[in-house]
Amino acid sequence: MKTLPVLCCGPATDPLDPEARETLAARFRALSDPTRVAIVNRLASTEECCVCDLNAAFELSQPTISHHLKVLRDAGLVESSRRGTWAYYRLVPDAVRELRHTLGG
Amino acid sequence: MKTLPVLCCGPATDPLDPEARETLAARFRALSDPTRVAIVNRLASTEECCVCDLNAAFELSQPTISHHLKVLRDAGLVESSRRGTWAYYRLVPDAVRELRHTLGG
DNA sequence: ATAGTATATCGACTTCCATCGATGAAAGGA
DNA sequence: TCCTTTCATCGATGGAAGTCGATATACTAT
Repeated sequence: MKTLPVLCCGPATDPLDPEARETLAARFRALSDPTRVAIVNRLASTEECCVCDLNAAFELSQPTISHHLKVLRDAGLVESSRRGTWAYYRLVPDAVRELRHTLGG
Repeated sequence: MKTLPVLCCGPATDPLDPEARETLAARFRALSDPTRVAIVNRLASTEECCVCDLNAAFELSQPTISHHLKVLRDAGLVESSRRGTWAYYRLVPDAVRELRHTLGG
């Protein structure tokens, strides 16, 4: 006599649809680098920040910082605006909140 | 007459030390893959889950699922224990909470 | 012992990513 | 106009990561 096809785990309520998985993973990937974590941390404490300051704050080349900012921009975690010669970056609060919620907020 | 060496940004309070940057980035990197996001989401809703169920839930080979579980284990986000033939995985609440806190919880 | 099932590890391949120097684009000052 | 400063993009390179088949390990059952 066969036993039932056992469910070894719980019922697995409301799974994430494939699109949500991709979006969330892309945002977490944007945070998967120490420099980008530090940039986001800095933006979280300062409301707004110009690129020239970030260039000075990290011992990396200017193109590398620019690259990291583009990754964060493409992920929707930060946004930028130019005022004169300078570019200012700030967090996108809704995007950060969504990540926090995914982690059980 | 020279202007002051302008601080274009805020005071940048309490920056993250290099070690914290690395740890946080490593944990976010563990979440930077759609499959691993889905695994964590599943574990969040089911308390405990055996590998055989995860193998069935995703259209990936068994070694690939095992690889993803190792990545999550190495990052400290999940832990496992064997009971008989099966291995059971569950979240590590403290690790998840730390990530949430980093995002402004 | 032998066979079968459940996970983990290994080796190889391909794709992706962090980094930098060189260059481009836009704005301001002399 | 020409030069300088600020930032973005391009091209190249070395290294990391996702995937799978093959194999190893551990446990159960007969």
